[in-house]
Amino acid sequence: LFLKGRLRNELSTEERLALEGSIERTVSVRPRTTLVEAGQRLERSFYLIEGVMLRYVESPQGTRQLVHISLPGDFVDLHGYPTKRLDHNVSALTPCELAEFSHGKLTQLLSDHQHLARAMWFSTLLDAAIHRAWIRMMGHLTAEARVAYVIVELIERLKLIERFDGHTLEIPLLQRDYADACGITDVHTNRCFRTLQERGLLKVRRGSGMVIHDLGELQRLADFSPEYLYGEGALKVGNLEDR
Amino acid sequence: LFLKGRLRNELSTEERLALEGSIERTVSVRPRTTLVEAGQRLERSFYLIEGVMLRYVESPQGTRQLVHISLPGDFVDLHGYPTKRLDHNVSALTPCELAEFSHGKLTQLLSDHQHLARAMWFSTLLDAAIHRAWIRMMGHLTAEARVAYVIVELIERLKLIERFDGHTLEIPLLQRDYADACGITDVHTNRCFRTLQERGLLKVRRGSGMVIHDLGELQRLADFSPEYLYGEGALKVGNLEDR
DNA sequence: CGCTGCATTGAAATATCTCAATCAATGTGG
DNA sequence: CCACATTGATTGAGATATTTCAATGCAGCG
Repeated sequence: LFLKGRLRNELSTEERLALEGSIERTVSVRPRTTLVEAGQRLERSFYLIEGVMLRYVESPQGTRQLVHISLPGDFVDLHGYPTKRLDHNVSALTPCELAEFSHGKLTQLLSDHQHLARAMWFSTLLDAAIHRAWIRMMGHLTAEARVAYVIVELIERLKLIERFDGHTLEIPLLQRDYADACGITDVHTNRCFRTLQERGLLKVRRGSGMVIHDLGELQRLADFSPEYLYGEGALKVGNLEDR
Repeated sequence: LFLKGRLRNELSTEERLALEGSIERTVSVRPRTTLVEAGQRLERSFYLIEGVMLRYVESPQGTRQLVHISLPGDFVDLHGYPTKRLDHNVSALTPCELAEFSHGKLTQLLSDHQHLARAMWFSTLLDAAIHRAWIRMMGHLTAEARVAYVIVELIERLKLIERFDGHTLEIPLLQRDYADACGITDVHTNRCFRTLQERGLLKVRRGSGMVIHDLGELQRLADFSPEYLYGEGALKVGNLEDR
């Protein structure tokens, strides 16, 4: 029983069993390895059980723009379920474990379990809300604030799946990854980290990860308010049946 | 019978009737008037029948970041269906007509018509794809290319609902609106329009709208490829039932 | 040891912003 | 029909943020 994250709290035991029963197999992906490429024809979709994945668009000249950072509990390529292809790549940042669902089985599953279908729909709505927050961050924030933004969003999402210990962000993103997320240069990203450290907001650790010293100030700097991640019952599928 | 746009082609007559039968009432909104405010509690959702709406986040200091431009055939606030509130504002650019659905009726409707439920899900997936394209545009493109991007995206989406005549973009967005979409200053937006005109790519008309002279070059400049809007059967809900 | 990958720094080049002024069209009240 | 206000577009010049290019440092690793 290894479904965690977003869906976990909203599903009945029966639904959970049905979902797990529809898993084709589990897949492991090594760090910095691509799982799905843009344009590729898709017949299956993957649910991220463990690890962190990067979703990004790559330009012909090799520059990347991250569009999402997937954490455990996310479906990483549900967009390909109806469209049969993705507009972006999905690759592993850390060692990842995923559950594979063939689209055929998914169709069966979702037509037998409406509530589950809703839950998956709503989880894609949350993805869209996160996308909108990124649009705002790229349009509105300075480079330094963007870096802070990515950090605090990750922390907030880690809290939701109970994987933040209150001090350290363990995700081994490179400065280049932050740069590709924020739409800035890796050189400039480096300077941003320096100023963030000089202000005493965080401390980058050798190896990977960082220690967060002042999350509140990081959030203020990034103009971040976490409501959009939960809202009044975001993902609370029950909201619908209630009335 | 006035449902047009995205959903139209994918629905059976019966579904269309059911959908139309669930409409609470239709609502008219005057230009530059707000329909839904961020944070407000929502009990209904709106489908845009006619007109153009702007969805944007507003910062305390009054600056705006557009996150989406809604065209006829879009649900403008489906995100509020499960979450009961929106993370952004929705307001009319032009005179708009909308169909109002109470969430209660929607729940009934979608549980009676699974196929319809899928269609709505997939339409939100397309929104997310458009969001991702914006993220890329803001992270990767110069100011001039961003302006071109917004223009060509609108044109491509207008083509999908058969509202582009091949030459003129009639949508009365102000330069300030383009600026708020692209995350740049209105002053700079003005300079971008000038250079776009000097290159002979388009001609801004007094009053509103513009004449497009070289759509291909605008697309190249904006690094725009329209596949993500349709893909192999994007929105073709039938894809699922087929196999 | 000598790579290799990543982080760090410096200095000049460029894109974009800010502020302030002007212009052109439109609408309004007298 | 004129005077005037308002709104949006346009221009200029200096300030600032970010990029670019090139070099250096620093660690882990075969």
